[in-house]
Amino acid sequence: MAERTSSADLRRLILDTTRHLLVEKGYADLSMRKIAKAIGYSATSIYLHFENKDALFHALIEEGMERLLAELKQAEAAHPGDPVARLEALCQAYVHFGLENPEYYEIMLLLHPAHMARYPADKFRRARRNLDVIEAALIDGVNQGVMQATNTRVSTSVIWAALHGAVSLLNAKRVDIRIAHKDLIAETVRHTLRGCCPSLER
Amino acid sequence: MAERTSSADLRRLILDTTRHLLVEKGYADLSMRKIAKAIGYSATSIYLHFENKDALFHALIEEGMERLLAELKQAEAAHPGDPVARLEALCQAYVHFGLENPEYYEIMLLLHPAHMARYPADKFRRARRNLDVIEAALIDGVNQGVMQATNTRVSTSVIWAALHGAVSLLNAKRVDIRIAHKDLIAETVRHTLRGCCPSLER
DNA sequence: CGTCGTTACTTAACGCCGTTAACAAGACCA
DNA sequence: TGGTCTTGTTAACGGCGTTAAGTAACGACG
Repeated sequence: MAERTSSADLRRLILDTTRHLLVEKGYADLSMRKIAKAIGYSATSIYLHFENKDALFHALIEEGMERLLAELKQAEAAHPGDPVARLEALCQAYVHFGLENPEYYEIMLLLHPAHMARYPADKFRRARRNLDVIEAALIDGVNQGVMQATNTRVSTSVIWAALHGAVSLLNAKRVDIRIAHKDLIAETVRHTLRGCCPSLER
Repeated sequence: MAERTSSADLRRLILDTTRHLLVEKGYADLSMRKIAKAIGYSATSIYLHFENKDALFHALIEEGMERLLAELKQAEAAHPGDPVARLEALCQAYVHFGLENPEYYEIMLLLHPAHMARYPADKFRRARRNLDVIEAALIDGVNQGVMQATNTRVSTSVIWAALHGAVSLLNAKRVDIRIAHKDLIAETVRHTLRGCCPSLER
């Protein structure tokens, strides 16, 4: 069992090491050569497992999307009956993920479109499953008459945009330092819910 | 009068050329050497006018902030009496600026924090003046009883985050292609207003 | 046993990058 | 006239992503 690192193991090692370096040193500091040095191989070895640097990051993005989806599903499962409470939990889960995994979040959502050119379309579609969870809550809410939306697809993206804006501004430290993170988050969620639930009085 | 390009002129030429290259080729394609080639000087000449690449971009950021502020001020002046209409116009102006100047917007708000480390604090403060225009509308609205906000500073950032999220997702082409830009924008503005103006029925 | 192809990995190199050091030519001024 | 400041240059450093070429170990097969 305790054989030498096999091919698949090395791929796994590259991914794990890259993720750790990403969290510790940040995206800007990451290079193929540094990853290679960290795992004790030459830089060109990485190219045996990933077509190029973008492909390596795409694999990490996919993992990040899966993690996010898992957290959203968990929030969803906690409020099966109440779409408003569910939407609120989803908003909290999204923001929480973004703030707790800033480096993950950066490559997942801030990586420049130029790096995404080679990103396969089917993975883009899988990433959209995260939004489906939010839209499902919206649809439930509309059907139960507690939410209003002329187009749930559009409203879902609007909600996503609001959450993404808050996360990315906070992570980039662009928000007025006199504002506590939790206040901005709480108010963002409140705004978001108020935007969908006309009857809400909070 | 038609002398050789003076020192200040070359600085201006560098800034203008960089801005044009930025719009034409994008941020990722930009290098000191390419800028130098475009203006017909050696790369090291740029360092006579800007401490480094970041400083050059900081100067562009400042110009962009001034342009954005001018557009916001214009929207503000168009609705002196009605804070709700003013806030709506401000939201539209912000989004419009972001979508019409994607490369400007990128360096202004998407440039990685690492590049901003040397960004002087006073310029950060000047950048915040853009938000002051929004907050002024909020304060007016609250005073007139047509808006509600427990903390206008927090609410201002929440609004900003929602607008920024929409702009950056649209510019990054991350929004579902079946959603028209103008629909997302309209719904974002509507959500934003509904979040602040409890009496609004639209 | 020997050879052959495959796999896993290396070193060397290419052409970029931001940035610095060293130097040259003209302007200005004592 | 001579010295210094300004404005520009070329050459170089170390780093980057990536590719080309080579090597060493290994399993299969005659």
